[in-house]
This record gives sequence, structure tokens and C-alpha cells, in this order.
Amino acid sequence: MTTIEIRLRLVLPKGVRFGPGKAELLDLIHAEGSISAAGRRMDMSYRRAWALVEEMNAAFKSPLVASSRGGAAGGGAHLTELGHDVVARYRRMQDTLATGCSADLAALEATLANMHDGE
Amino acid sequence: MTTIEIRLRLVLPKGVRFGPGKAELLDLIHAEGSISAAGRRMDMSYRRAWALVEEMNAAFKSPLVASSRGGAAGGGAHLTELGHDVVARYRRMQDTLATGCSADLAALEATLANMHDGE
DNA sequence: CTACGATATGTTTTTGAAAACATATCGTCG
DNA sequence: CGACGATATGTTTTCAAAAACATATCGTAG
Repeated sequence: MTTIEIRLRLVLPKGVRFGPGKAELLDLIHAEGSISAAGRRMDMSYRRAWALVEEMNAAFKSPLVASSRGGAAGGGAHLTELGHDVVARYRRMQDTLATGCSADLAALEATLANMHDGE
Repeated sequence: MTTIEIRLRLVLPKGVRFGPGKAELLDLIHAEGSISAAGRRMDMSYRRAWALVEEMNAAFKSPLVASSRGGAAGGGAHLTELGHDVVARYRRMQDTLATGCSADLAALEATLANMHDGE
């Protein structure tokens, strides 16, 4: 049981940050085909999910998410090729980190305080 | 010139987070021999620096920082053996990350937007 | 041509973390 | 013993990010 969680965050130009949250959001947009549905699954308002997508789209040379309005389902969104690429790279970096640091991580876990409360 | 910064953050039990900020604070405490001096170097109030130290000390089975009051210099603080160990491990994980992900990082940088404004 | 469901934004309100301010305590040294 | 410089905390204030609320727009299908 791993009690320490490792988080990777990329800080892009203009202070834009890309971490676990945005990565998950992109994954969910891919799975749901909609920004609002993805936001719901993350207990996030559409307002906020949309803002995050905007920020990401602006940070790269071309959008990570393409969206459309109207139509049968009211509209929708999907990942662009670049969007898929960015998520894949982020996941791979995560894996590299997890496997490369497992020894140090285990050593650190042995030095943690014994907590009483759950979690 | 690397325009993407990689940040590593550990989430310990009870939601305590250990990232670049706390790592630097520990380094500065080691260099300065004082929590207040370290805080000053980071443009941080003593209040805040002290709170971060408290949080870290409580998260591990024994303190990372030992401090004393009064005396010639008014008091002081220094890293314990565990404190040095934690910082060293964090730095090593950082290196592992940086070297292991350089390829993905370079690829990502090539897909960033061309910005106008500085930084 | 109307209803629907999602995108796209503007505006206001909440709130939680950081800053700012204020003391109290400690131990050596002059 | 009185001053100094750092630790140790309590209290109040600021402020920016997130939430909450409110619309406007779009395009297909019925």
C-alpha cells in the first residue's frame, strides 16, 4: 500500500500549469465527448471546466480540444491529435517518474509519522 | 533553453504536501541556521515559514528541523539527520525525473504556442 | 418554428489561504 | 538585570481563486 502520492506538474510559459487535474479533464472529455459531462464527472462546474480548456488551448500552438455548438446532441467536444499527444506524454512522464523513484519513495514512506486518523 | 518547468510534489498522509517550496525552505534553513533568515531569503514571513516547518515536522516520525530559543544569537534552527535525508531523496527524485523525461519534455516544448510577451 | 442540450461568457458572491499585525517567551551576554 | 535576536503563537485583514448565478447562442430534429 502506497501512502505517498507522487504528482507531476508542468509549468508552461505565461505561468500556465498542467498537472493531474487537467490531464484527467482531458481524459474525461475524450471519454464523454463533452466538456460539461467531463466537468460533471469531476464535480466541477461547466464554467470552470470550460475555462481550463480555454487556458490549455491557448498555451499550445493549436487547440487540444475541439468543440462544436448545436446539433443533435446540443454540441460536443473531442480531443485533437495534439490533445491526445499531450495527454500521452504526460502519462508517460508519470510512469517514468513512478518506476524510477520507487526505491526513494519506499524509503521515505518508512520515515512517515504513524497517524491515527483515517486516510 | 527550457521553457517548461517540471515540478515534483509529494502528497503525504493527512494531505500534507511536500514540493519545491518546502524543499527550498529546508535548504535555506540549513544554509542560514535560522527559520527567520530562511524565510526572509524566500520573501516569506517568519509566521509562514514556521508554520511550514511545523507541518513537516508533524508529518514524519521525527522532526526534520530542530530549533532552539534564546542564547547568543537569540536562537536558531538546523536540519536533523532525517531532514537532510528527506531533502536528499527529494532532490534525487527530481533528477531522476528530469533526466528520464527530457525526450518527452523536448517534444512537448515544440508544440507550445509562440508567445509575444516576455517570460 | 420551437424545444433541447451543449457551448460560450458576463456578473456576483463565497471562501480559504496568505499576509499583516501583535505579543509572549527564551537564554546568553554585557 | 536589561537588551537583543530568534522562536513560538494568537488575532485580524487582504485578496485572489473558485463557486454560484445568470444569460446568450448555436444547430439539428421533431
